[in-house]
Amino acid sequence: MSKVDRRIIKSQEAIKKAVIELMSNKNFDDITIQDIADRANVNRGTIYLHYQDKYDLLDKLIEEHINELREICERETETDSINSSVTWFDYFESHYLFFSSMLASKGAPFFRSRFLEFVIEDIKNVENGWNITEGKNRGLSADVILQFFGTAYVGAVEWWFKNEMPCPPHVMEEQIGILFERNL
Amino acid sequence: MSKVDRRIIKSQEAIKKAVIELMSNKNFDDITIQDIADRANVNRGTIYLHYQDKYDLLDKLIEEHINELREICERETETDSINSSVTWFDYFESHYLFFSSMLASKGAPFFRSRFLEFVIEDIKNVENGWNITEGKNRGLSADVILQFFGTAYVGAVEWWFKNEMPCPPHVMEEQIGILFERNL
DNA sequence: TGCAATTTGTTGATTAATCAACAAATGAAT
DNA sequence: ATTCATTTGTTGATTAATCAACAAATTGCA
Repeated sequence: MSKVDRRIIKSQEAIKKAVIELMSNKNFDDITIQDIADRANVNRGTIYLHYQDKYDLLDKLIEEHINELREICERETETDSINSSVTWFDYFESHYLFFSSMLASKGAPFFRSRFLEFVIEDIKNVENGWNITEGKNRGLSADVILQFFGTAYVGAVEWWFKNEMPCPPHVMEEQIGILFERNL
Repeated sequence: MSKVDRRIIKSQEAIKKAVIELMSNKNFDDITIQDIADRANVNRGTIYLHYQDKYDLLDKLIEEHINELREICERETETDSINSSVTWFDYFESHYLFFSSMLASKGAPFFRSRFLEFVIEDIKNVENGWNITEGKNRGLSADVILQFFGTAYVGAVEWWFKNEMPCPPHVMEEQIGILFERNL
């Protein structure tokens, strides 16, 4: 698994880090490939060895974080005992620059919709086996419920970042947990 | 001038940074090439592309900083007007990890003697044109004077680092300046 | 001392990164 | 609309870094 050439990893890490840093200052569209190369201390051509263009780079960057969130989620459902495992908000916190750039800046609306899509997908999976439209939500549309609480979750995350994380991750996790328990 | 391949600079920077960081924990002799490679995130073989062995690496690292100090000194004597330029102690401060590792730890006595040698050489140059053994120090041995005040300077620097820089660079610069003015 | 494990320094084949140069596309100002 | 400058994406030749494998040297420990 860990047979990827060290240079590839280093280059990609540097490039991704550079994009995130630059995005906290500029709009994504105003960032040039040369900007990224300079910040990453990498030849401009090197970027094209790994990505089609800067949009492909952003896509890959986003998808990578989405996948991380997915894995965290899977790990959680496996070890559903008393979990001292890493939560989503822990992950958000440790990648503050990425998420706040993505959510706070208006330069990347791509991410918000992709994130929402994934959250909804995730709610489906967690609530798997039990039909959402039974119990508390009998008679309601599944799509409405998913959209409703998916957006709610994303909104809470946005608030957290735009207000510079006014409370620790586990508090957010707990409060949102209560709201979800009550409604799903 | 700036025609050195970017990869060379990156590798060397990473390697040098790694050594300095490791030296703040371990004795230099206990550090293996593999340790350095791991920390620098570089293949072990890469180190041998740039240095003979770890002692050569340490030598080059030391000599590089000595040269920086030399250039600072030359810059100072050129612009001997009101100088807002970078002083030695400014440089010491901005390379805290290197100098404190080198002076505080007992793992690298190489540096102290090299540093002393350079300080003495430097006093000679600054006092150039005027014979040291004239004026205040008439009748004294030049060698004794140079050794005396060279060691004094190094001792002050050592004190500064071992006590975690208890006063700002310009204060050190000023106080040592007074002591030198009085004696040379 | 002697054995085992680690570290060293070097090798050659392979792959990635660099650089310079290019035409094409884009953008901004006149 | 036309110019000028910047940015883009690609090219091929060159250089550096990687990896695995090796024997030799060194270390640590029984």
